[in-house]
Amino acid sequence: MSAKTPQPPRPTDAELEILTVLWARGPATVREVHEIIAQRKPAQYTTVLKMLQIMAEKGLVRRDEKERAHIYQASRPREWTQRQLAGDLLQRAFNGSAKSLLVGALAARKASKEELAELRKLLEEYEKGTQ
Amino acid sequence: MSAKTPQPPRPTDAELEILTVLWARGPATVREVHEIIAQRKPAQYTTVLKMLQIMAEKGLVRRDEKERAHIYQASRPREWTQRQLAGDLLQRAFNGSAKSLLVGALAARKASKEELAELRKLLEEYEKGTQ
DNA sequence: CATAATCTACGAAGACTTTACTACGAAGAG
DNA sequence: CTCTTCGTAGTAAAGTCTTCGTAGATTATG
Repeated sequence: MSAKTPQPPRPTDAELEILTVLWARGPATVREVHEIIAQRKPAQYTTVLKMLQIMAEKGLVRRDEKERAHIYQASRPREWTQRQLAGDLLQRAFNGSAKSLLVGALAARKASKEELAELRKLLEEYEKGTQ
Repeated sequence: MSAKTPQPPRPTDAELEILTVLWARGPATVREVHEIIAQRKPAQYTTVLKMLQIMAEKGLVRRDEKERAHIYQASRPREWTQRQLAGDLLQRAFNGSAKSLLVGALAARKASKEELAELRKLLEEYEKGTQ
């Protein structure tokens, strides 16, 4: 009965940038998204509009057309998409090894003591949850 | 003095697939790469050839033309590229948070008890190394 | 009301990705 | 030596990604 949204595809670079804005801001108009994007890089209003239209077609965002200025929101929560991306890279580049992925991440960006503590705690929690 | 190879770009999906073969096999001819790729999916010989030519232009692989059948090898070790990819995703999708990345990876593919132990061990080693 | 501002839709250019066909030279087999 | 096999190079088609210009409708403003 419930017509589930089909699995949206892996977002591209530009799409991910826009999703990031939507996750941070919540539902937003093209104008709002554009204002934030434009702070970081030159981009025309219609470019953002077009991206959002395409993303709506792909199912990456949903849009509410009740108002004249349509309101867009990410169709999946940040965590869901992050899981997809992590799983995808894990399989494509790390042969499924979470350890290798973590090695890569730590090598790419040195972690602080606090972050390491967080990571350890995360593993603890996770073990509790699965056993 | 040393004319360093410029930083090669992030490999695409198809490129990563070929790099994976080269990392596993070491230097190889087009034919050897093709034989392995063709086991997993239908692909013409010249397709693999073309990919390798393009990858050589981009600096992702180096080629030795001394023999008639050129020999290709990854220009960067697997770990180096993994670090790039992990760092790239970390920044693009996880706002630099290694913790979030690990959460995503663990959610995407449940880790076994053994793997969790490995991860913990990795963090220990890493802390020793940095303090 | 007339004009300006705001919005969506459409179209399309240019770059990149992936795939495969064709051409042609070099090496190997009978 | 002739014919087949193996190899590279070049060309290009089809698809995707990213960007932006133009058009036309709707709303706000003087």
